Amino acid sequence: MARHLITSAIPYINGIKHLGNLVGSQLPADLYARYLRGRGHEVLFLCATDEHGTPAELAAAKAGKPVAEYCEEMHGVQAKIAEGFRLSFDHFGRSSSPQNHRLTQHFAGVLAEKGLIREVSETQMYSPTDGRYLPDRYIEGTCPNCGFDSARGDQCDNCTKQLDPVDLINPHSTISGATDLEMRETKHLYLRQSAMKDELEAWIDGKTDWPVLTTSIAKKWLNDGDGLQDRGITRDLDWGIPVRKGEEDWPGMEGKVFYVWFDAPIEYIACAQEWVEAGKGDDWERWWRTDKGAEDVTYTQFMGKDNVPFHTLGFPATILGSGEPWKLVDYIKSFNYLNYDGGQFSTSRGRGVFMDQALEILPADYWRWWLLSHAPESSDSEFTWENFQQSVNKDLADVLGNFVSRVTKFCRSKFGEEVPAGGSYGPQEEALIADLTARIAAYQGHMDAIEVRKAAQELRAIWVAGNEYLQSAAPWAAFKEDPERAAAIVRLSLNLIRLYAVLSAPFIPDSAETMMNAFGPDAVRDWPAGTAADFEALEPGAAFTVPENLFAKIADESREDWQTRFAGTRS
RNA sequence: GGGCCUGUAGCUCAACGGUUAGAGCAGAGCGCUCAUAACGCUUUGGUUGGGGGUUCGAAUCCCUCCGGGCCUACCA
Repeated sequence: MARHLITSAIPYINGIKHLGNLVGSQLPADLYARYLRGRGHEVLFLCATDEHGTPAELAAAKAGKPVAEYCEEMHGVQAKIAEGFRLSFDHFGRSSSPQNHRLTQHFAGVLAEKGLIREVSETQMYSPTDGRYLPDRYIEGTCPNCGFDSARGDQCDNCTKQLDPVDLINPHSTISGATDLEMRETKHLYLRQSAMKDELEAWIDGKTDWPVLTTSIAKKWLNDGDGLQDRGITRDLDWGIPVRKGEEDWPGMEGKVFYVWFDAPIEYIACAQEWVEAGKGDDWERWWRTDKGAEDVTYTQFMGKDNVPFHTLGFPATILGSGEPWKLVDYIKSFNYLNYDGGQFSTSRGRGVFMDQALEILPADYWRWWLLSHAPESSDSEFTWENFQQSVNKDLADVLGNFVSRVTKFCRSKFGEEVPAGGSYGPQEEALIADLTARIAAYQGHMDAIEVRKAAQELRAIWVAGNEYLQSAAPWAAFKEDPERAAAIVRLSLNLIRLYAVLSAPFIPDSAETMMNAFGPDAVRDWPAGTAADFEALEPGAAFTVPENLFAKIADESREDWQTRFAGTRS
């Protein structure tokens, strides 16, 4: 039994996430966590909401609420939806927690002691009307290069020229439209990532088993242009973690907060503290401190590709730079994007299917299965309603659901609702068992390697094997001549259902539970050991109940209806 | 501009430089009747985006052209 720490990229607080966000981090992380728990490992699976930054303040203002209140409310909403998707976090924390405040300030203090933080004076656009400094992207004006009138402060969307906000002609705030912008001198802290470049590069070069997507993004940032750049870790905002040097004030930094990307990853650690505080565990250090038991922890992170730089460079710079014995990530699984019907999912434009809407129209397992079996691992992938309908109907309803249905109903009509005792397994059964034992080993191999699509494919093949067996063994024919023979076939088939429930649980937890429950609360739930015993765990004579059909098929009318309903943007 | 990823059957995807490029779905034919008209078997379908090169051998390596996507550091 090993110990696994798993974190999913923490979703931003300003609204409900779409299916693309879900499949890129939380869902595969949950799959892996459930699988490892199923295999008997000790798992700590953490996630949280990422609550700081300008967009949170703006979203709160739009909702007409104080930002703290808004975040608390949205945290509740996101937690509820996560539960709806059966995301099995051991704790779902908040980056605004007191624990994260303390820890973030602690890291800043230690990094300063090590000489890894420098102060930089710079000028930034301030908007008196908005009462805030404006990030470059919140300033628009006319591009001095091409004349485009909606060029943003960082880059012109029309001619792609990199800009500085001061270059813009007639600049204005995109928040209020105010034009009375002024340059103000302000002082900020920079993390000296450049000083750690060699150490970071050596560390990443050692990770030869990481996905190409992860290492190529990391190396690009390490070696692009002048190499790894120092990064500002403070902002002039009200909402965030006040800049402090550990427990002490930081002269000159009054009224400033840490940049959200500095404190967000630290929440992974703080979240474990919250987990203890919430009474769900009693020792967070054995997961996070290598001097206190975490040296034998395997730490895996899940995220979309947009998050990779911060997890391969920024956060490790914080951890390594501190010189303290914190657990460093062992494996970073990153994902490409899921597109929606020919375009991108977009939170800001409300395009695509959002997590709350998805749960309103279908149970979580339908989404989990489709999303995971089509996870964008090697390249961006695409969601279409036709593909979704086809996959779900075929894989879940026809292959798995119908297998459970035909076996349990046949048994009920011929032997009653108990596991038939007669006969014994013969050559056909032995062949099936050999085949499945090999397939289960392959399935485990893919899950261990976090090859999500391949694992889904193998699991499906395991389901199919049941139908093939049933067809060739034909218990309905055997029953007429040799009821004992039919009894043995049905007994094995019922055992397959129990086995499928165990194997499928990481992908489709609710349906797996329904399958398992058919055999009562005492049915063996252990992960298969790879022996013949896996196929005779059900006692002859044990009672079972015929479950309701596991999956209803998606009708063409429903699909067309959803297609229309989700064609535009979310109101 | 720079960098990275990607292009394989109608669709979604596989394939350490090594037999005849494979699966699932969709299509066609047959079989079965336990089951949600479900299941099983067989089968059609590819000049691996185009062109050139390296090699005994290329989907795979190199060059070039074409298409798609992402990143480029103050949205997160």
